[in-house]
Amino acid sequence: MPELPEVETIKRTLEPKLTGQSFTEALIYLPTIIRIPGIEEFKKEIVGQKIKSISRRGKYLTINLSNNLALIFHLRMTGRLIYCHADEPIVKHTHLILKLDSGNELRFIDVRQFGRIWLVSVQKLNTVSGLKDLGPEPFDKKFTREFLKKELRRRRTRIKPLLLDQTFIAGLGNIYADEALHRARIHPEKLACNLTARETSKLFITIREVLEEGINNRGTTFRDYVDGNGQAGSNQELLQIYNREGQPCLKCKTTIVRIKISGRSSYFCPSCQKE
DNA sequence: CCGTAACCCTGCGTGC
DNA sequence: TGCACGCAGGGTTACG
Repeated sequence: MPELPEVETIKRTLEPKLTGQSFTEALIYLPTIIRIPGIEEFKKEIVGQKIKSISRRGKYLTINLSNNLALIFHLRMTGRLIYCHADEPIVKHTHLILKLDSGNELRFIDVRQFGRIWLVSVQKLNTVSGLKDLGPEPFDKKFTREFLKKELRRRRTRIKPLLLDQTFIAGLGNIYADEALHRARIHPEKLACNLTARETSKLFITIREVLEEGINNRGTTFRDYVDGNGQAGSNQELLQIYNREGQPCLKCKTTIVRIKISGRSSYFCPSCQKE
């Protein structure tokens, strides 16, 4: 599941390879993944465009093109963006191939077909669903301890779903939200407004810690995630709580529990994270 | 404002 | 061995 650290890793692996190249052709195998524009316009508009830079906002990856065009990807759960040579065999679930003038290609592969792609002018970024409503970036100056404290105080929702709410804070997904809560010793069902000042301060720190470690370890690979070169990450080896139901907490040996909160799995330690 | 659930989709684990 | 079934999950949308 590509969350902020995974998308950031893809960005960092693709940027040096793609920058300066131009798209020469688009092969679309699954039209539904492209939200804007229609597939014929998509092909027509992208051919000849030069790649200026790559950027990330939350879990959205944007390839900034000449003529103020933005090619935007959201990988959702199983989406992959891979840079490879045109000779590489085309694997199952390859939905889009963008050919480059170097003879290499950028391929979009997605087993579950949840990923989405937009090609829009930068003036129309607000037509990309979700993008304009994103909350602050966890590493942005605007995301401060005071901001978190203020926002949590007025929210009467449970802390776990709030951390997953991309309009609240951008980039956290199920893995890193659970890791941040465990490290801050906060029960995932605790009401946001009931967090103590100490807990809020700790959470502010641990959100950044788990994301930074995820980036340093080049992402978490359970099954599908790989970087822009097709390489798996290693952060899964360092997770303390996620996907460890029935196993002992690494801090206190208590058996880790999994519950459903708003339809999402939440892993936590009943001893370290009391309600 | 908040919670829940359905939806999109395929692979995989389980039970018969 | 094979089939049916349920689950997994990010984000959007609908509804109470």
